[in-house]
Amino acid sequence: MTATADKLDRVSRRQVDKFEERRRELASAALLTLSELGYARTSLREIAQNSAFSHGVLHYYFRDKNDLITYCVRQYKAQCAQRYDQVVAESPTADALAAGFADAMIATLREDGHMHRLWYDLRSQALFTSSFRSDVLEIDELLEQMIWRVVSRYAELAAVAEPKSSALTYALFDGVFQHALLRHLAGLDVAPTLHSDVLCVLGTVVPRDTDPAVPEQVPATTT
Amino acid sequence: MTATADKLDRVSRRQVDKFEERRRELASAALLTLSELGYARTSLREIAQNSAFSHGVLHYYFRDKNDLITYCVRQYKAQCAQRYDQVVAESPTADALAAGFADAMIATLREDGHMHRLWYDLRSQALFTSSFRSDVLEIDELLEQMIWRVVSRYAELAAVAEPKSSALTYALFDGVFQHALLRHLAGLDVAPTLHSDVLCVLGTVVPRDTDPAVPEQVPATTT
DNA sequence: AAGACGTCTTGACAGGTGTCAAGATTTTCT
DNA sequence: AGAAAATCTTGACACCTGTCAAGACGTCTT
Repeated sequence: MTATADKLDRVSRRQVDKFEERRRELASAALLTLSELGYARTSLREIAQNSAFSHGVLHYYFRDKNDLITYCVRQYKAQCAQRYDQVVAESPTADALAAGFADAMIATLREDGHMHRLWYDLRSQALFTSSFRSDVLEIDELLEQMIWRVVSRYAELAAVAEPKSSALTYALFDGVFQHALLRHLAGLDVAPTLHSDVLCVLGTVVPRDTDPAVPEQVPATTT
Repeated sequence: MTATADKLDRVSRRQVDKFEERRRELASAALLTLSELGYARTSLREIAQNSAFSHGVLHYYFRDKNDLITYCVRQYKAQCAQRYDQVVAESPTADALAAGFADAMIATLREDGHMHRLWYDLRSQALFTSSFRSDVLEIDELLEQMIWRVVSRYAELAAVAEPKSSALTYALFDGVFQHALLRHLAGLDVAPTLHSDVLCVLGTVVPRDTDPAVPEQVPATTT
């Protein structure tokens, strides 16, 4: 009986894989549509139109619209929290890390601005719909850890004690990025401001008072 | 002819006043519904049901749904930017201002959390719908000025030079508040954290290095 | 008092939505 | 190859949406 069991297992495993693969494919199409139209204006038919299938197939792979969107959020989670790790790994000095971090944020703004506005949209939905909250809080935690990896490595390179709480640090950078994203999408050139803002926040979040050569704070254009 | 003109003017003025008054009334009902359901789930019929009128009247006072929501956003704007001015006026010392500011933020979280989640929702919509952007950016500017009044007054009381840019300062506090709001609505008790976070950010945004009596909050624990 | 005007309700419309079931099509297994 | 199962399409359903027009109601002017 083990032979039959193995075969059945192989078969069902393969089917599950294919099933999961198509789920991912459809979720990708859904994420594309959502990031283009926003949560409020995205319908299942529109999602299907951005895929290779017709609208009925969505209910073959997902129970609900809620099920689909929750799956999308989780898929988004898996891909979004690994953006700055390369910068962390490749920066030899604290200053290089700071500059690389600021540049990476600007690149995120330009290249993944649409995905990030979707993230902010979904996080706003979580303020109303409790069913989204746990997933959103999970993603928030991942992003928080991602920022923390940057900041704590920065403190390590600068040979300074670790900074404030991880949650507060994340909230600060998140506020700065969100501010920049809105103005970027409005057509403004926010790259220089965002760059200096990131350096400034980084400088205050982990103060480098142990270095006697640095007299003042990071120079920022004062209005 | 001036008599008739005056009378007509009086009459039309009164009618305009009544017209505007009802618009405000309906916009209030709409704001209530929006803050309860969120932008994506709010319909005109639901708005009317939260008012004393039927759904048809909305198109008597507003051209569009967009027109209504834009009017709502502007009405929200008028009321939201005057919250912390009392704290600014009544705080004699820098420390009192800081504590009052933190307390006021907690009070805002508790009492006006629903309105603020609507604000974040609408600001997210502005990331997708360009027609909302100008109004949202205007409100953002008002809130920025509100925060700036607090922070610059704090610097004045502490006899320290003015801090970083107004825009960056606002982005930081906004990030902190948004972070707290999500967790507050998720059922967590964020009041102590928010309080200490606000003090911490205030302390780093306007550094009080001239005062030798105040110890720094940064612990020297090395991991 | 009577008509004019502002205000509000009702009911309909065209279109869009999520959902589902029946069947066509493709893939897989024996 | 033929049966069985998985997959996909089509079309329908009930409901909801924004919008508008026709008319009812009330208020004010003359």
